[in-house]
Amino acid sequence: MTGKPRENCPVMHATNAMGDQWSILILREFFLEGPRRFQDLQDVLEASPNTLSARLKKLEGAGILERRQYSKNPPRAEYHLTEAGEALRPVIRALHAWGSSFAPGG
Amino acid sequence: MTGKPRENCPVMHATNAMGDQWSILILREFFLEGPRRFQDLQDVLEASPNTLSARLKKLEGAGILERRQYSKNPPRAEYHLTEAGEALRPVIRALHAWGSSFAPGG
DNA sequence: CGGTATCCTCGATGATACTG
DNA sequence: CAGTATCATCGAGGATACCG
Repeated sequence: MTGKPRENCPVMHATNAMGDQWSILILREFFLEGPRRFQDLQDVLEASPNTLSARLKKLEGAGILERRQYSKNPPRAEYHLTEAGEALRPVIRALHAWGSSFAPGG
Repeated sequence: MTGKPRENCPVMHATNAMGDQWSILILREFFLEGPRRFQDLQDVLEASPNTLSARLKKLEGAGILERRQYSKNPPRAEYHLTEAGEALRPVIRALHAWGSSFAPGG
């Protein structure tokens, strides 16, 4: 106790899970394209593999993404939005709407 | 050109402006409480003054907050949401809803 | 009160090479 | 293809002192 006044705020749970530069952009790909593979994300986002790996693991740990492995050789894995992940759609939509209205030159 | 495939995405404008741990939490205070002073934010968020100062300047530079100085001695300044800032309310609301539904133990 | 100045630490990210 | 390993950089953030 005697911690930060808003330490149990629901908004903070969200920022803890996605409060970095990449997570939101990663999630955007899932909402646009559906289940994605590692290479898909790397191609479109141009994040280095270790960075991408770290973000995916964190999102997986937060229960937002789920990794499914379909074969080991050749390796094939897909990441899917969980129920909690799907529930983030309104967040992305709201961010997109805001970015469209108030972008530089928008 | 030949940059990142989604470099002009509206979502990225949003993450560039608020893609850190504090910005969202700062904005939350404005939606909850209205115009805020430096000390108000420091008390409730418990961010160090230099960090808070940096975040406020960045949000101001992004056109989300506006600083109004009412007196110089004693100093009194207030930060207000701009129109672009007010337009972020749906984002915070969506994050809050998500955090409430999918919080650990929620 | 509303910050700025310093110094410090750590995580986020990038570049590159490598592996099963 | 789907990552891991390694090394380096840079900004975010914290602690503290200080200033007008």
